[in-house]
Amino acid sequence: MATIYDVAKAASVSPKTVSRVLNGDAPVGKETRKAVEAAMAELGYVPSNAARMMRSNRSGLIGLVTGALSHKLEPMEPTGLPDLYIVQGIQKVMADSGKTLIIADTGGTSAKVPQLVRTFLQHRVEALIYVADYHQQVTLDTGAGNCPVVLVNCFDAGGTPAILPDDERCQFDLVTDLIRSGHERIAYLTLDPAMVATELRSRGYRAALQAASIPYDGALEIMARKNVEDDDGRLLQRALESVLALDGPPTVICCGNDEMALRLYGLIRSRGLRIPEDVSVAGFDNYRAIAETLYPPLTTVELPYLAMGQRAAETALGMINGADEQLAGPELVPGPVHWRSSVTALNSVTKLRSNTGSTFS
Amino acid sequence: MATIYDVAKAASVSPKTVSRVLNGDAPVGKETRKAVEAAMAELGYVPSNAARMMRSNRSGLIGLVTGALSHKLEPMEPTGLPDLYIVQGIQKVMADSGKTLIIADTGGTSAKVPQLVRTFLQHRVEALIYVADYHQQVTLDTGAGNCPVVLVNCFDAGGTPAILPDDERCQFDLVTDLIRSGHERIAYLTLDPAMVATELRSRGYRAALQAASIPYDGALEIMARKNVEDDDGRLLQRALESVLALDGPPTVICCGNDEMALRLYGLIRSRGLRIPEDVSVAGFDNYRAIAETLYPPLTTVELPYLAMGQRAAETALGMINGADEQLAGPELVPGPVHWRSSVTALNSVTKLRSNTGSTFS
DNA sequence: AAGTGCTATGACACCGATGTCATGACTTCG
DNA sequence: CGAAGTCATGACATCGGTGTCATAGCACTT
Repeated sequence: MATIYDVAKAASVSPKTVSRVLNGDAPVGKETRKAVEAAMAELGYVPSNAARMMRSNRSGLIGLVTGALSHKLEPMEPTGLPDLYIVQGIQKVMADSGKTLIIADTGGTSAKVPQLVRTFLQHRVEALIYVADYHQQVTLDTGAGNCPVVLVNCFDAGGTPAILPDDERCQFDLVTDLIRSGHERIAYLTLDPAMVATELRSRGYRAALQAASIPYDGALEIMARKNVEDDDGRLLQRALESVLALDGPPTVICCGNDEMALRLYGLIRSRGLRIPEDVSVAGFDNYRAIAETLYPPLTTVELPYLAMGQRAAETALGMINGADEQLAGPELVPGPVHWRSSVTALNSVTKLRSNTGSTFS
Repeated sequence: MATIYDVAKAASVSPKTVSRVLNGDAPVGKETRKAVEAAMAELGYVPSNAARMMRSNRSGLIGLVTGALSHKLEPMEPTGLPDLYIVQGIQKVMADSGKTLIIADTGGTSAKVPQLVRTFLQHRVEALIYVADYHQQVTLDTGAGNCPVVLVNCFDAGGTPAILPDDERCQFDLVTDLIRSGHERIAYLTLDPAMVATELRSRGYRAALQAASIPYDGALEIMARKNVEDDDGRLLQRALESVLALDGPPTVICCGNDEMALRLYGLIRSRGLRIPEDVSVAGFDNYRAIAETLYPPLTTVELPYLAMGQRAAETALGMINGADEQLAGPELVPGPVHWRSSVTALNSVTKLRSNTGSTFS
């Protein structure tokens, strides 16, 4: 590959002058510039980042560690593709800022992380971003030294900057919207409470009820999916039966995620009930392949993965530039409710709702 | 960040000796080695890849250009996540071979490609891999010079090495399996024929019929989805009505993808028909969030995206090492049929089938 | 005319590793 | 015992750019 010396020779100038043409950091004569540019084109010259980096100490690289790529290979695929969307958001911001992303996959084994981080440090990444596949606590053994680190979709005990989805707020907003449409008996079939998100969403659910002065009924909140065992939906079926058998059965059923809602559609219909006339259904995740394809389309909440990725990238860039506004600890990002026809309004406030700022689609 | 000189000073040896400890390319005294290792640990020393590269001319980087990350942002999400799986496969092989992946996203605009390639060349990637989001022809304006290029899920007119899914073979295998289970009236609701894959799959469909000496009936093969307009499934509905109204209605309906199958389930049931007792359904893509979640689970074909990624990575590595077995042009990769209960057997050959090598799940 | 300021350019050192060659200490062999 | 060979180590140049400083040419001031 051609070097700056080759170009210099071809254009009969000094290498430094070529450098000046490249970077435009000092005036260059018109004729000279033209000659240099011609030589560069002729030789197909592309400057070497490695050589540049040696002086500037700026690699232009951002390291991204994730399980996003590998974990989907495994049978269980509980939620949508959070980490992928996060990576999207990061990529977008980085591309705009001229940085290049280098990514490594943990392959599901967090034991690999130190090794990957080491590789990144060899490449002198300017920042490190760690993306988890679901909302969780981590203990990251980075050994990253003074390299800025940002956690996404996870947090640690050490107050490392972290970008998290506001699960509580999302569920709160969804339930609040349901209440505004006239629902009061609101069932909530949850995911495995071992997950951080489940706990947070439950809080949101209860907070929304409380804010509307609706009494909390424990019989309406049931775990309907466990991570450990392959329950084949039996838990879900029992949960559905249980809430429908109540004295005051729910007018709307919230699901822990859209996949559960997809299953619930089948179960509800096989009991001869109509959606949403007899019972409304709401999901979680806005897993569009499901939410938009189902009939009727599913009301659901979107976790702001894309926005989280963007915030993470911005945070990382800020840390690189030594911004003062360094956040120590988690930042919560809220997401929009997608109101679709799987939920019926029990009153005529629907029009009111459309001014609340929620996203309709 | 500490340099090799810092380590040398701390260990009271020459930089070259530290280098020898790092690379083990020459004998080093036991005591000396210990001292150097202590100094490296003490200073948290990590060698700089950039400096290394300047001498060796090996960056250890592989450039990956894709629209995988961005295109999912757009409303239309016709198929599953092919490019993502491909990226997975590539990442896996590259990680095992010690290379690091650097990725860039076209953001849907192929006009950006030259710019991205240039960035990669600056980083002196050892190979370039271009991944398309669906099976298509491309005209890649790489300007990559003598840097090895591998295309995945796409091909060009110039005979660049390309890894492609064997759409024809997949559809052939699926239909052949249907025929083995006793089906003869096999409808095929296709995607937009503007797509390369649609044409290839149609060929597979017809070839399978022909191989079994079943006459081809044009009325059974209907386009049921167009890319351009948001058809809301009206095309699909009409297509369904059309085939069901035939004199010899189909016993099984193949869909262009699993999403179409998901819609078809709803349409079929709203006509009071049962799946698979009254009519069987088969999909395409093995989009598991749908195929495994639907009731009954969907028989479908899987395009071998993961394997394609792996093959692409292997091909690229081979080209780097100057292997002779350089493939000029496309390599087709077949994928497995997933047999599930959305298709009923019309004869008792089912047991026979389980020995054919298809994948059951 | 001498001094000041600006433009355009080149010489040279340096960034952090590693390849080449040289050197000193020690072992082994004829 | 001296020659030859091995082991352990260091001096120095080099990779491809860029920062620093010097310099030459020219316009403009006073």
